[in-house]
Amino acid sequence: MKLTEETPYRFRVERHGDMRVPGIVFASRALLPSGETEKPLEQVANVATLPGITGASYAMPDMHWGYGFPIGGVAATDVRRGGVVSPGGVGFDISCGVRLLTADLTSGALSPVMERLMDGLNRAVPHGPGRGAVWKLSGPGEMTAILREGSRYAVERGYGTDNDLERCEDHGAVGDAVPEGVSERAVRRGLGQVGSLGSGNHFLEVQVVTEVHDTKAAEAFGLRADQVCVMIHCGSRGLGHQTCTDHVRTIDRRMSRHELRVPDRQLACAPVDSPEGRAYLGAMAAAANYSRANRQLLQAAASRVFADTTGRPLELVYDISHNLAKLETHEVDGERRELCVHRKGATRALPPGHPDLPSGLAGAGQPVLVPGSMGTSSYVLTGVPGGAAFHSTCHGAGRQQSRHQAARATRVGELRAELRERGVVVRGASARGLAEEAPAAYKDVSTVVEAAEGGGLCRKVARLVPVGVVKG
DNA sequence: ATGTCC
Repeated sequence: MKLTEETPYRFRVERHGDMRVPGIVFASRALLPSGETEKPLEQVANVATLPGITGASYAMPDMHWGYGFPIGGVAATDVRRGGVVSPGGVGFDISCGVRLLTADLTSGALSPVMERLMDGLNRAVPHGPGRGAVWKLSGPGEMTAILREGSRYAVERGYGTDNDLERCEDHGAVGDAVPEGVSERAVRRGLGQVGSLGSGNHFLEVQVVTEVHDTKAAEAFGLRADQVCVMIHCGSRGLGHQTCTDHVRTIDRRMSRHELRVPDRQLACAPVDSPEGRAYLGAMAAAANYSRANRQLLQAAASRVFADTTGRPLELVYDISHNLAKLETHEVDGERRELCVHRKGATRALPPGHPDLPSGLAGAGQPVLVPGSMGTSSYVLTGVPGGAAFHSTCHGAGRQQSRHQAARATRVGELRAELRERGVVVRGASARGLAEEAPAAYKDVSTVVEAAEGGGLCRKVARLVPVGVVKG
């Protein structure tokens, strides 16, 4: 793979084969995939062959191998020029994302009640694979409301306030959702999981702000040094997974009818303006809304525990997803164009003054929430004017070991002791889950964030470190 | 990520 260094944080994959545009990788030399691990770069090149792709096939510094697209991949296709949508460009966990909350507390006030707080969160926040949820649904009718209205429906039912919706991407619900596009089987899988964390790298963490890099933006976000926060990272559970599976299958079957050929079958796609393309986007929006409702319900559950234990409820900073395709208008070559922007393991990062920001955030930009690996640290970033990759940045630390490798390499007892020594109270984690999520399995999130900032994708606002974690 | 294979 021929890579050209454009800047210390920006590399170009030169066009070759059927690539329609170059690949642009935002990373440092140290973070670049190499040797055996060049597979994610091949995926960047594969994505560059998609019909209608505009600008470049982008990769964020936390990139690693994924289904079809790399995780950390961003690709925009031009809807009016035959642009396609590919479920592999969103991933199986549709609208997986992060919600950040603040408590009006400093770390010192937390320590005396810490164990009790974590016990409360462990009981109130369903976690782990399979069932267990905040809501027991009355039936499929109520599911339709969730799929259409997302966080708005949860708020309507008393699990939050209108102010919360101001601080949610898309005001709490993706428009044009088509609940009928979510199969019966997907609904069945989702019925018992509304308001649950799941497993893998999903978590709820109690965190403390240890560094403020941008005082003004932090203030606008409601963050200050030594502030207690809660970060929730979860997605659309079995419902989103099944929705992706269903639509990959139908789109794959129709590929030849649209005379579409891709270098990897996992890049199955359909023109945005086709029955299959629109059907996927409608179902994806519905699954995204399930994920939004999920995080709204977990906020309510956690807030209640905080209010009971500390006397302080939680307030929403922002909710943003990092697995989604969105129809957005961007200026390309001096022209306004309608693009289908795929962000898979990549986060939207709107700059200050962007019209889609709520008034309270207009001056600061959109909060970008970047969870680090378990027990290390997380970042709050914001968008910058002229941000590349259609206003996108990284989404996390990025795996460097497979789950299998990590499970084999980790001594769970030592890891637990290490976390305890660092002052992190752990609840609910299975031994296997803990091993797979060991910090050694991930890149250093600080290095990733440095590269994203160096590449001109975003700006640092604050760094948060965990003091408590609930995991599946 | 995921009832880690319908």
